[in-house]
Amino acid sequence: MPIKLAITDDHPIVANGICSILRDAANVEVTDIYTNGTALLKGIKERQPDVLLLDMHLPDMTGPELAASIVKNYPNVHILVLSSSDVIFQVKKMLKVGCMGYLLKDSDDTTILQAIETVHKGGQFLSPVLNQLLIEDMFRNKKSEKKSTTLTRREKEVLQLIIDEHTNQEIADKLFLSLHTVENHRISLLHKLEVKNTAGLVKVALQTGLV
Amino acid sequence: MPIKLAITDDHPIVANGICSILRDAANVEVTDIYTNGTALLKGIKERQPDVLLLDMHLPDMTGPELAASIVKNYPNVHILVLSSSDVIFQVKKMLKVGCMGYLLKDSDDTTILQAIETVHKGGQFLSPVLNQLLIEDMFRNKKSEKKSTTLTRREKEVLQLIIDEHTNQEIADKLFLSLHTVENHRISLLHKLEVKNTAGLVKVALQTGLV
DNA sequence: AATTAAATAGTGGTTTACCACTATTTTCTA
DNA sequence: TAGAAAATAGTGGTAAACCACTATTTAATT
Repeated sequence: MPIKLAITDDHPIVANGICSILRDAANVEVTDIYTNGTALLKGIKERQPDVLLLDMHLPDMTGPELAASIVKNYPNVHILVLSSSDVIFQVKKMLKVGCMGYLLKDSDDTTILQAIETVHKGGQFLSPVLNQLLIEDMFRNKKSEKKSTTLTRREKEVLQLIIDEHTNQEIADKLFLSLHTVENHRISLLHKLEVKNTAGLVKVALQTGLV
Repeated sequence: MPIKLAITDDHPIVANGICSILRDAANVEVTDIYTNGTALLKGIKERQPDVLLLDMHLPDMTGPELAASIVKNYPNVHILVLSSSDVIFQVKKMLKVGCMGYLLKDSDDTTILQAIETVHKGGQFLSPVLNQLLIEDMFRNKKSEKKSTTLTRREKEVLQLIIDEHTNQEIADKLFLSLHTVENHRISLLHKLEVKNTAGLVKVALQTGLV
């Protein structure tokens, strides 16, 4: 029997595209299409697909949160992440929470089909470019194997306010903190996200949808 | 005879999605699919479509540049911009260079078809949310009607290096400029993009695909 | 109950960004 | 070819970011 595939993407165009690509594939059947995280969590209670093709950027929740929740509650559903971002930080994050594959949106038809089949069989699949990027990343960070790239509640709050163009002093006032505390959070962010300055913080945050 | 439509998008999934949506539409025929700006400029020399569905983010050139070039050289090709960004700055920019419509990627099938038909007939089409946003924007900026939001060559170079996390001094060294000159460009950027600091520069640049 | 991570606040300092000006030369374009 | 826009460089200054530390209190987790 064919692989039951659910698609979650807020762009109907993308969902349609995948459907049309898979129309000719006899071994894959698209059983559900969701356009946001809430709908997905609701629908998956009733009907669990074999493979979930999950868009990274949804309007209502972040990719890692959603993926973690599904991996935990429905371990039989294999998640294949669909994203247009090749930011390695994000790729690692999704794999860490238990996703079985990470597919870039510029993939062609056969790659997509192959990825779905591989993930369904319990294998792992990465878009070819990502393999190389991940390896390079490992060489760069031999040491930092255990380093947690998860931001704390406060760090996320501070990061959001930085993106909103506030100064440390303004952030301190808003959150009722000392200027020093905000500075500390800011420097933690620089270290955790491995960037050099504010520009890097904003870039990574926006590219990875951290906030 | 049907409307000849060319699609330019670096994601095959999206291009496929549009094709599948239009498969049932008798009055539209997809004649060409391009995955980057260079290919588009090459192909359009030979075959000019009635409507060009143009993705905002292409790997090799920016949306405004590409659109401006096509409007100038092929005035009969009506451009319908396809973007996932509702940043009003960007919408205005594309309309200003002569695009006939701006369609968000979360549009449904009928909206897409309607947009193509409208643009083909010489009309203008905006995704519904954008109408409201544009009106709000006009009220906010009654004054700044004439303000040019076009970045100069040097400003773009500096902005790119800022995004790459370089300091003003590093940028000066790279471009063989005085530190003062770089500072001036940076402040011009702050004014032109109407942001308060580096965070704002990076945010706007990434969200609008300026660089 | 003990350990760990997170959040808080501080000292003391350097570097960088930001701002308002003026001014010359170069390049574009009407 | 005159005028405008862009690119260049400067003065002089303030505000903010960045950095390496130490240290206490408050959650969270085993």
